Amino acid sequence: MSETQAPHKPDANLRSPFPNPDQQTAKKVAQTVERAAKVFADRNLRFTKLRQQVFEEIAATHASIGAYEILARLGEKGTRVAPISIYRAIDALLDAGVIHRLESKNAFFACRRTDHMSKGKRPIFLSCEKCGAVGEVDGQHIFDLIGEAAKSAKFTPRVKFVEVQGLCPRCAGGDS
Amino acid sequence: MSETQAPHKPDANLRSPFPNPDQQTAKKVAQTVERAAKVFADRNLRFTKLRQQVFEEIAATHASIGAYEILARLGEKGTRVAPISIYRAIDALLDAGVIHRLESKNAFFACRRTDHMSKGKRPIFLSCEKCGAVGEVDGQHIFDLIGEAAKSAKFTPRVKFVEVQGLCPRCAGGDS
DNA sequence: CGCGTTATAGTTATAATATAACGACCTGGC
DNA sequence: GCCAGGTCGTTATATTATAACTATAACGCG
Repeated sequence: MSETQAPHKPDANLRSPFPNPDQQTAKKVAQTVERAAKVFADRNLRFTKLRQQVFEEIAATHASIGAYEILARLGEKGTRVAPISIYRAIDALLDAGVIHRLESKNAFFACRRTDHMSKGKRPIFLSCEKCGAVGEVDGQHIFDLIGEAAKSAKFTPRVKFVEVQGLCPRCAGGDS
Repeated sequence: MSETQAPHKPDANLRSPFPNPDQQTAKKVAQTVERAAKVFADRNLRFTKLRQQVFEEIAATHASIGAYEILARLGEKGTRVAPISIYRAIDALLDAGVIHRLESKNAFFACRRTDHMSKGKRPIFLSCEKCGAVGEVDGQHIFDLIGEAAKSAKFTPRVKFVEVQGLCPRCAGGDS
């Protein structure tokens, strides 16, 4: 398991966690969907139509989105499914690591990074209180410290959450 | 794994975040309630009967407890209130800092520490997946690092959550 | 192909968590 | 007394999530 491949081209992991919203074009979404499809293929999982539809709705925004909002948006497009179906798709997408769950908002957002998808190792989530945008930054050293803090209390950590609410660069800058 | 048994005076902040359940006696709860009452008094807030009852239910367990579980337990004791009343009491207790909210479980637990109650500064929460017990450990340096990580992404942090799920000392040790 | 096995999705119903809106009452100060 | 603010009751509803069961799709295999 070596990451010997050191990419120099400006890929998704080098971009700002808070890109401009106008980057959120249909084309961008399609690219994100393709990457998700590849993750599913690589893991021998089925990227079914429903899962793709749900993922597309999540990927179509940088904000986090709730399950029932996904339900509503799919409904507007003619795909009417039950809540449980949305949740099942969400579970599959979470398992595959192509979306994350924002615990503090009971909502989901697309992972736009290609690293830190491994289990037991999660990035820090930054959630904008104004526009809802969610970004990720690496926090491996922080998670390591959290693990140490837990162990100092004789606690055996398994899953860790770090979520930050505040203002994203755009919302903090031009206050309207 | 012999923890040198702390023989000296058991101050609340020096005790393990995961004390024995048998410490959770009515007397202990009463002491915790008194401390909460003092916090309310110091801040010129009203520690009403309902707030006290809700707090007692939360303080009566080391596990986190949901709003509707509180509702049910109060109901068994003859106090029948609407969900909204529970939530209003919870809000007051959260504001006062005598309980915390566990985001990853939509549940609440009593704060047993006298420090780190200040706003914008929160401890790390350790939640046992087996018995539900929740402990707190100081994580100021970790929160500082999280703040730095956020700022490195041009993000202005306001509220931070760090929650760990895993096994508490008792559940990790004697698997029953 | 037909069959068994498993994963996925549909359907219905309900559980669990949380808040809105409005009125009553209580408490402190004038 | 009367107002102001905070608290609580009451009713209704919004939001998030899952249980239980049925039906269908996908896949491997003889």
